[in-house]
Amino acid sequence: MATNFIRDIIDAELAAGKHDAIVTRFPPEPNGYLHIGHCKAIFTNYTIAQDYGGRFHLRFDDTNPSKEDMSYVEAIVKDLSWLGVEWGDNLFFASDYYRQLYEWAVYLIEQGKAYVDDLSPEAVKSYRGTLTRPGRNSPYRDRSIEENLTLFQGMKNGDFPDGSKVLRAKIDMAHPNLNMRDPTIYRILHHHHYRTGDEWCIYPMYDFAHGQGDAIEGVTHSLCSLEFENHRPLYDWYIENLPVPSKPRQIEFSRLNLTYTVMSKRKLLRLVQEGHVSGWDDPRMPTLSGFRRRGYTPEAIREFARRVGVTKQNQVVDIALLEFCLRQDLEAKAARRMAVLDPIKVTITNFPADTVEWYQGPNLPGDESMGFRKVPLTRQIYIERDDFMVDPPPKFFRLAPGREVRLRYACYITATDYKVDRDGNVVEILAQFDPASRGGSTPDRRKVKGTIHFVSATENVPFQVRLYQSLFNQEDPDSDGDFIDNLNPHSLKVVNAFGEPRLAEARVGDVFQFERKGYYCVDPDTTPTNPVFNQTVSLRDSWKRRQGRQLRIRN
RNA sequence: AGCCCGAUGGUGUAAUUGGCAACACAGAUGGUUUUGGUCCAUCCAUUCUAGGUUCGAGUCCUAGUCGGGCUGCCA
Repeated sequence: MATNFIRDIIDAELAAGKHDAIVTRFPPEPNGYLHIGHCKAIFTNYTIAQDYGGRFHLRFDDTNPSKEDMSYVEAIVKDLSWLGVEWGDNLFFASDYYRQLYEWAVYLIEQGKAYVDDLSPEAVKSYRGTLTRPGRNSPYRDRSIEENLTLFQGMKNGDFPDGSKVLRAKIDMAHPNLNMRDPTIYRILHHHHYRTGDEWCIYPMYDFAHGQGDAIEGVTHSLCSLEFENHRPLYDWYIENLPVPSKPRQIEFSRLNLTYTVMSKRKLLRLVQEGHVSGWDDPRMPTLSGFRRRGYTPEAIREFARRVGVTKQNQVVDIALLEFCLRQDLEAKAARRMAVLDPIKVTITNFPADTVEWYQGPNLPGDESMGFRKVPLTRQIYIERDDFMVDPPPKFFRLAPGREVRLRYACYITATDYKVDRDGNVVEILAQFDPASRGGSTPDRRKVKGTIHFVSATENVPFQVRLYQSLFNQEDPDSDGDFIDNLNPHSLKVVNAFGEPRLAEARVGDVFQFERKGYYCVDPDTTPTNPVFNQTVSLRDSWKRRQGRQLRIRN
């Protein structure tokens, strides 16, 4: 089983008899869509609960009604369900605790540990001090408990306008940790809440809601990302100073970043709003809905989350690792089909017209239990344009004048001639097949170095294919200037392709391996007359890599 | 500048807690192959620096260096 520093801590606590059970949680704010970075948080919390035989809670951290709504809750639930994460009855909302939180705020006032402050937001800011200078006490800091109680009650009753007052914890305005300089507990916000309606016009801050929510639910380990590290003293302060039913422990780990990707909600939102992508579920987006539409599998994402590990080091993972996990998963389960994405016609001159010969290919090579499909061969076929070269370089094993190759599952053909247009582009290839090679081998057992895929020019299914490259052309899109300037103008390319007949049965969401090309899935934009496939991920291509290297050497 | 955190191949993680720096991805080379895929083999490190403790240090101590976070009535 994978281990990490958090599990080491839990092991030690368990050995010391500190817990009866382990309880973790994933606490999304319903104000945006889940992305691949969240998966790390989701699975570290989820797998720890699973592996230790504990509970996993899903809690929506909805303490800011001005940004949150139900559509996000639904989208997040859908994404988590797709990932295979299960929380059973343990679905909670921070808004479920508003009443309890309010009572605890009153308790702090009664203890002389909280006060109502009339300072304006600007004044609060100037009183806070700076990174290097201590802050000053608010002139309202020493109001009597009675006055604070009355004022806070008034805040709750709607007696005061937004921003006119806040409730603050009375801690230490000179504390070196800014979060401890009398942090805000409640602010006035006359805003409709998607769950509590207009019941409240004051809402608790994150810091006042999170740890207490954990304590109410009996969460033992509140695992979150590094930027909350400086909040831990405050998290602990509330837990220590409130009569909470349990004492959760917050442990922080680093966020996941990916090369060639931006991961903040704000930046993803900008990509959508400025129209650089078609929406949150654009297949180029690192959102879960984007990956789902792209054809990624939950298994691949889960494996990826397992492999990246959990530490406190700033983490930038090579996107190639995600693609590796995907290929590994799809290699074992995607049915094989043939499709030609950049077609050039081949006429097999010694093959009769108006005849169709049917060959057979396995759905999954090496696993006959997955069955076979029939593949038609006709006099005219399409092959990939880059599978033919008039003047091939060394080590080119595909079709060329006088060269023989195998048409996958079918037979051997030898190029005898080709036709060019006025510009010298090859427009058609003429070839002859060896009747003795039917099935893909010959009695004389002669070797052919290359096997290429093909699609009948008459027995096929035409469709649109959307080819993708990374959205950004910089490994770190934020490295120089505005990340928008590093958008890859070639991230989407649409082509018209031809596929083998069985592809007519493909349904939205199905993923296939187009042999020798990559994995492709059926996009929701598909209509009965216009099938659309997304390139999920290409196959590794050592030939292309080799060519790229040759090009680099020449230039 | 004050506080907090981090530092092991190109990348991400390990290292039986003081005992031969391991695994994966990426990259390179070769083999197998009816997918130039898969699979298999081989190669790829002064553990940030300098001192110190020790028979022995990635691990402990001291001093630096570099990187990240924090001045919302966001989460």
